[in-house]
Amino acid sequence: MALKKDKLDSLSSEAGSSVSDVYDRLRRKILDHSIPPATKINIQQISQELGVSATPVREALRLLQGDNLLVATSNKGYATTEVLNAQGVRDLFELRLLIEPWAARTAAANRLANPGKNLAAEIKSFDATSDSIQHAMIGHDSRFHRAILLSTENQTVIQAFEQSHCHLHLFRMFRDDWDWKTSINQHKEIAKAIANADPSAAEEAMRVHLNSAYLGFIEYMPKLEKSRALSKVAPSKLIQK
Amino acid sequence: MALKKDKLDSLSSEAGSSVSDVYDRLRRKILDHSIPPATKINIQQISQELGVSATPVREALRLLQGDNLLVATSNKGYATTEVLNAQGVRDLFELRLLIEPWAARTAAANRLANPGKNLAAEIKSFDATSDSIQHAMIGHDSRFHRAILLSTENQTVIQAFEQSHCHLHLFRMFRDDWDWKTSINQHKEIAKAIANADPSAAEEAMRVHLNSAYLGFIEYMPKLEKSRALSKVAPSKLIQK
DNA sequence: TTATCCGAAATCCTACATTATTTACTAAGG
DNA sequence: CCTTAGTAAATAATGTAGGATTTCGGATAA
Repeated sequence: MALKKDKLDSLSSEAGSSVSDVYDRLRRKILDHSIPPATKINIQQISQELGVSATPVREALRLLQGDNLLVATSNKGYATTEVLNAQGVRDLFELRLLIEPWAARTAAANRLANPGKNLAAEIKSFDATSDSIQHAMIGHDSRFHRAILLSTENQTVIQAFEQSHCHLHLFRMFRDDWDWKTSINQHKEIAKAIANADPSAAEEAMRVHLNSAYLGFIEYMPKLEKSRALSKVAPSKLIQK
Repeated sequence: MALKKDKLDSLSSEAGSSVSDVYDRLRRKILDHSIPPATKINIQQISQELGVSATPVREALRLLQGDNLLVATSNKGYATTEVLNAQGVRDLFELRLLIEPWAARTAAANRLANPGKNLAAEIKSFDATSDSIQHAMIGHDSRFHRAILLSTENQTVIQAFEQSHCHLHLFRMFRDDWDWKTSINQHKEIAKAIANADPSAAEEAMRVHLNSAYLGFIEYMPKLEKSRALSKVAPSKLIQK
């Protein structure tokens, strides 16, 4: 079904400790959208839920802060990051355009351990599942792009890119009317070029895919911005139940 | 003298707290090489030095772990990261080649807030100081490359790149016989292209500079590798005073 | 409505207890 | 005699509990 077990690299050197336990749980809940953006984290609530004291929870929160998954404010605690604004989306896609076309090229140039087969399998497994397109698409897109990135085996680039949490942020603004069919077709193009060991075609297909996705995102950003601005301006003025 | 105050963005939203205090201090000490690579961090020693209890120290260490400046091992504590091996240097320069030529191009394309003047000033101020070339060169190189990156104003790319701590790692293997004259000349080339608002020339000059630096580094990597391997293989067999 | 004050709640830090690891010392074996 | 294994003391990391300080929310009064 999935390409990878997606173990969320749980700080392998310290599994079993309270801190890594809390860390793994929270990280997973943030990344799978169980905890919405801009949500305050209550320390003692978590410590009760997981049956540990406050200190290991606080350490886990600091780790997540370092991972750019939480923001801390002095004497106010922690909260999940906010939804990206237009500039943030722009910045993020600029980063993607720097990294991912190169990753696709590198993957295609890798004849020995070419990931083409895996990518095709990932696409096929997605085509099969038809219920809950929304959720399935999110998982598929993450795994597809991640697999290409990982195949480069450049740990430095992988880390630098993943700390942007690109899919987390983008899918926070995912709408139901997203044109996922186009995305899948572009994924097929990319996978084909990689399987054919055609670096230039793979790089170009990825670039086209990212440009297309970016345009799709900014298309409905204005509406998003407007609704956000409303909740920002003088929040004390608003009656919020 | 310097381009920037280099405040080491000290988590502005929580200045003054014990945690951010410890964090800033340690971060600075790591980045300026006061604490060597692969050095164990003693929690209670730090807590005594800074006059705080262990808990805030541990939180600061978790932050540094999230920043990729420390590695944690269960029930063994924290240590600064190790010196890069050949593969690490290769991966790092690959990342630099993805980001920095683009950054130079973007800087050159910026006619309104063109950083060329600042870059020239940075180079000039370096030329003036002649004592302790080694240390001065480290500072200059960091500031020069950082200024170009910051001028892109893409916070996502900036964060992704800076978490690689490229200059920290590279200058950990800096040798006295480094050809800093060539570097300075290349910096002048880059600065000129940016000041002239010539994006293609700036991008190309940066690429040349990085390629040249990479070759310089791998030139003496073999020796480094050898001495490292010696201390790695069966350490218990070695007489270490 | 706006401002001020008080109580509740949450964060942050200290102090201490527990558990794991490292080190030093001793004794047995090659 | 040197090496190795075993054991005990110390050292250090990890987790718990509680108290001080700050923030948040609502009520009262202007």
